[in-house]
Amino acid sequence: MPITNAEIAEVFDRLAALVEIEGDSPFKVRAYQRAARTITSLPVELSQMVQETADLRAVKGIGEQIAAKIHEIVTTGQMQSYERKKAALPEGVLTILEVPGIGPKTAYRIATDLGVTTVDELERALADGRVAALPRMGEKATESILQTLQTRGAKGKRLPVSLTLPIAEQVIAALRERCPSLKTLAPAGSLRRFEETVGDIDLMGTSDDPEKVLDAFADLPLVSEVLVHGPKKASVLVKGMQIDLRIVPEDQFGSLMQYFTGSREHNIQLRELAVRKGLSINEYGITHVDTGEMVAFSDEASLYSYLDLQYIPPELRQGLDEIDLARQGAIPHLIEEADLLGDLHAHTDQSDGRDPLEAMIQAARERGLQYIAITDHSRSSTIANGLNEDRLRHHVQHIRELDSLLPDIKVLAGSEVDIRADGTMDYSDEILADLDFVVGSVHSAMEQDKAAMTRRVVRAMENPRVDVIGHLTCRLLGHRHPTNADVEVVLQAALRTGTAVEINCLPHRLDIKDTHARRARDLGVPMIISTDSHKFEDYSQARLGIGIARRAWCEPKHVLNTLPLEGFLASIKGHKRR
DNA sequence: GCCGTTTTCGGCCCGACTGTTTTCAGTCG
Repeated sequence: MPITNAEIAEVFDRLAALVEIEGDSPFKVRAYQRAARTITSLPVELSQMVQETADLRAVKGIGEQIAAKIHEIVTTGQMQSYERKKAALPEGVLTILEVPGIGPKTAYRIATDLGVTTVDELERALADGRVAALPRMGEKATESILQTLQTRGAKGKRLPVSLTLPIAEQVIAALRERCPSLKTLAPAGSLRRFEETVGDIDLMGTSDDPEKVLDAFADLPLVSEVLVHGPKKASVLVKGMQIDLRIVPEDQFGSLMQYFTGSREHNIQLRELAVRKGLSINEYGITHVDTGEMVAFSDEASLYSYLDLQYIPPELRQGLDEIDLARQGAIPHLIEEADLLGDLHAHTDQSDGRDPLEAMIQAARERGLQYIAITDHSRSSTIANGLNEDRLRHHVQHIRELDSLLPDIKVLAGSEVDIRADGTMDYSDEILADLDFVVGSVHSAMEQDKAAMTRRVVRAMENPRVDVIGHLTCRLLGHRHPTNADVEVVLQAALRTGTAVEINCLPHRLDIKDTHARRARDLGVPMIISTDSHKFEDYSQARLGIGIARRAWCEPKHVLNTLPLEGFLASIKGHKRR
């Protein structure tokens, strides 16, 4: 099982911490941290690149030494320099470092001077005053760390973006009600970039009286704890989630928004670019270093324009090559929710959906969709009340009768058909041939090893009746790991067989994810954004799939269901070798 | 350790807040 990018990134992050504790050059620390962040957003697995002997140094932030370390960890499973450094430091340093409020310096002292190696021991050392006795530590500092530890645990939890959006919207509404002087108020940070999980919520606003707004914010009944409260920013806890609020005058809002939308790596690169132009960027504006004159920006587009850059949408601000491309005017016009003309994955009460067929169709019409596919589960999905052949035949007939009565929307009679453990489909080819649209999905035997799972999905794609693979990796955010399917091999097979790959919009799925979608886009694999609706409200989750597609640099042309009906049907029939 | 429409060497993003301090280190984003 090759090592994943996420695992390699983790090692570089920890290596950076070890180097920092050792007191080595802060720039070396930053280089490792930068490499870790870059690796996380890479669209290709490094193990794949090593296997193909691709030049890792083509990636920004990866030079000779880091490339060699990556090669080492991919081929041997270990990084000697990291293991050596880890062994040379007292046990537990890295564990203690995970605790919010404790940095490398403090972690080192706690591990060395106090011999603390676990979080439990740390709690005792905090409580009995041993930590407070260390230099530059005191009563208040230790109490604050202890409290965070007890209320939020050792590691900051990240929540799916779909769960944090409502919290953000609730806080915005509450603060607006209490603060009529508040003008703009909007989320920034990872939430605005549509990262799949969010660690904290950043809210940005404008007001002529920032301090009054911040006071009101800290006093909101929703707030369980105030973490920091200064004249320009405040941080609080709401439902266990940290929310930061910054307020500036209206004419500086563009700068504030840009600064706190990030990503961190994107901003660093942008500020480096500014430095080369004799400029300095902060959250209030752009300063000419020689004259000290500061220019303020009320909107982000004019800020990017001032740096001779095309506007970069938040979803693309990942610190990869977006700034270079913006300089060349090569930022594409990304797909938007309004571009979606159809939805190709929806369930009714015939299987595990809540609403009857009529309600699902009516809601789709109200959203202005031109076509939908009704795709209830197949017979093997007994838990999901899957349809046997008889029920399917009646269901299809019912769908076609309704469809014939509706001039303004096309309803395709389809099915979400189980891909069985051996890669065969859960209905016969004859039955599949009678359907207008077939989603092939894995719902069972998810623990298969890599070879078996990959072969299974590829075999399904080789079936000429399968139009799209649903939720390819089967992950459930926070609950189930992705299957062992080799995504690269599967995408290559999708290209070869002309099978589309779904971007599933269910909040806990978001499957395929952004980096996979980027790879599919680069390879030319057709994608379909589907909500997998189980009740009519679920159609609105399309915005989450759009977020993934935008982070993958998708334009409308990369997504089949942006095509009008005729074009869409021609496309899925034309793509597939039948 | 990385990188170059100033550079293959000499730079490397910017600020808020806190607590422990008499001027700032540490942490965070």
